[in-house]
Amino acid sequence: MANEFFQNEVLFGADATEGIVSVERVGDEDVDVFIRKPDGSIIIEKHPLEPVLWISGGGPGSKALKGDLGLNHLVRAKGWNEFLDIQKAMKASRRDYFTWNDPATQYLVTSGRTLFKGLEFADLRRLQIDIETNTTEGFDFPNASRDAIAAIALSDSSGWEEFLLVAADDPNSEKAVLDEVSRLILSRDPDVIEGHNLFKFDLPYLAARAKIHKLKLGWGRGGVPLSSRASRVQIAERTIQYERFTARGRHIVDTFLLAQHYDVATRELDGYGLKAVAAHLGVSEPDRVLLDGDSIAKAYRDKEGDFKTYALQDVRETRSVSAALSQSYFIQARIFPLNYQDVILRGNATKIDSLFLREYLRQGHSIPLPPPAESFEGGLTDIFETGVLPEVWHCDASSLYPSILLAYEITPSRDDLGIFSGLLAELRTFRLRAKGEARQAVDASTKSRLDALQNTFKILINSFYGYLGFAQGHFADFDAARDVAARGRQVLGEMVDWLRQAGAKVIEIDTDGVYFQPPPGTTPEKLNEGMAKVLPQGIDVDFGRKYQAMFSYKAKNYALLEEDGRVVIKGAALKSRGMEPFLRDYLRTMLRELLEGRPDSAVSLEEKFRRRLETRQIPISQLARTETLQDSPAAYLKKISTSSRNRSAAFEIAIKSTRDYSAGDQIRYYITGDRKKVTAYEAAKPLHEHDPRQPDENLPYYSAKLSELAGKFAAFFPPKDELF
DNA sequence: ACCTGTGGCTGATCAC
DNA sequence: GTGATCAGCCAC
Repeated sequence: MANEFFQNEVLFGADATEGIVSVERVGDEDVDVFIRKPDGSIIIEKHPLEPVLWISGGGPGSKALKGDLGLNHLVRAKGWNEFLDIQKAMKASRRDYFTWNDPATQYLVTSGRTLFKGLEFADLRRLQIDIETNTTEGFDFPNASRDAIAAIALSDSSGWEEFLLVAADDPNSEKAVLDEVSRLILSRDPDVIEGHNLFKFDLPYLAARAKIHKLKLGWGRGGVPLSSRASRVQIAERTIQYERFTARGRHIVDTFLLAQHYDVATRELDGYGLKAVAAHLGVSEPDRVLLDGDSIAKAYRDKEGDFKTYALQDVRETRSVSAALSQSYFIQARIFPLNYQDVILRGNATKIDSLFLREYLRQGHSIPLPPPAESFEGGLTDIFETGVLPEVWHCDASSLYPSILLAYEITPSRDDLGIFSGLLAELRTFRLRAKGEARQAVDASTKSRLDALQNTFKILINSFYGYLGFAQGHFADFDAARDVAARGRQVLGEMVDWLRQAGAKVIEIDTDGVYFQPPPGTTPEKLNEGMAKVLPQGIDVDFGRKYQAMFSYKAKNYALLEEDGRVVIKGAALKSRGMEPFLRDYLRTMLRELLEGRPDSAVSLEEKFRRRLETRQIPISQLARTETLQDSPAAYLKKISTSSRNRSAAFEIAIKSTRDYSAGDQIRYYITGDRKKVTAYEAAKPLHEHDPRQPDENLPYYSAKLSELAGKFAAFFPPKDELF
């Protein structure tokens, strides 16, 4: 790996110490820095912890900073308690200040160190864990106060595996297994503990079972017990509440959260379950054993080999999923002054902010307060043609916003030290170099490493524009964000104008890209050449893709028939996960018929689906909606009581359930009854309560939904008399 | 305690 | 019925 990637001090911090795997506060005045030596051993260095606070105006013990940005003095506390006292005093006097409440961040920012320098992802010791539970008959969900753990599977990145079965007839067995897990973690000594849905299921469950046995889960380095607190993480529009667990000197990584992060970028996952994610990433275990609730109970009773195989396959898949999804965070941990676990949980704009603050601190320069929030106009979106259109091309301005930032030298107005542009330009250079090296790489592991590197740079580059409009960013600048978006709209407008004068028919545009039908006899190269002449320097357009056909429906909603015959669907109106699966299925099939030029079969499709519905050939899971709770049920009830929102089916089910739901949880439900007009939140029933022997799904309701959906596309079908 | 942005479509509910 | 509003999901 080319080392020059890691030599930029603003990006990677000014201290090049290698091998740091974790930083933890110890006592009041120190941190333990866990360092992996080249021979694989771990040493612990003790370093003083002197947390810093930025304040405005001087005070006892404060040091003046250069420049005249708002927070112009620095206080350096002697230890954690003094730090907390100073914060309390600042709060009480209502003075402006800024700091981080995390000791690891404090140490890493002030020392210029970061984790994992000099290490490769393969050097990390990653341990996977998965618990299997056994739900008491007659109940729908396992309950930690009632149901014991059935088994625990463990594995690690060296290939080691262990399966611990809890004997159902021995009341001491579970306790012994929990003790054994703690002992194994201590002896395997992982840097990272990984699991799927660890935070929301395995760890709270383990903690609850341990409490029943009056046990401590000594999973931290040195056998320190796990600790936890309520927390939340924001992933795109979703807020996920979870119990945040911490193991001293280690990092806990939940592949369920990694999958959700991944899906924000790709929008390709149908669900976030381990099996679905592994299958999507192509890392499923061969001969996968699949067990549902009932067969788990049976396999457990029978002590069949299936149970062990199933659990071990779970941890192996967790290991593979994590290897596929966490490399970018591994690299980010070398950049940002955060523990690895926090790199995954924090948003990009916050992380970029930490780079600014680390460098301004190093140079002894004052920092601004975040500006008051303003709204601003974003990208240009429009649609000019609808319906099925053959022979469609696409072009987009590559990295439009970053290119605009660099081409027009747009920087946050208060960035006295010029960090923004320097970082951005450097990241782009690094990315191009990493991309080039990845292309030339011979062995697969080098290639995947360089790919992870260039992808990390890409993510960061794309976050710089967002940072300008991030109201909590110290260097945010709404005028700059406004300027970038306005220039983006102008570029897109110029692209459209030029394509039209060249004879193209423009179909749909969004932010940086155009779908269009080309004029006869041209090539992408010719178009590219012509367009380049009218666009500003530094803005490059990519005429990459051609499609056999496009179905243009509404802004941000369309379907494409690729040259290899695949159909790609975009937009919430055409493929929303909130839509009932059978309607998604209908749409997918119907769109293919339209795109492939068979509108008559598209028309008859509705009746086909209706027959299947009315003869109950569509399984209930295909009728059920899946919705994500954006609030906790308590927050929902509060909004209802102040009538600031309406009732909704998913929340009403969550409230009635015996299971505890929180924000970020998903609810699957279907509609019961026999009239097509029902109030959904009253007629909704959880999917798992459906009894196929007494089907109560509301067929008129679902039939009406099908008609309604099909009706929206009637305009794109040929008139009836043309069919016969 | 946590947080990148804006734009757009749809379904459900509710007040009128 | 109609329109306003909110929530949820998605494109970029």
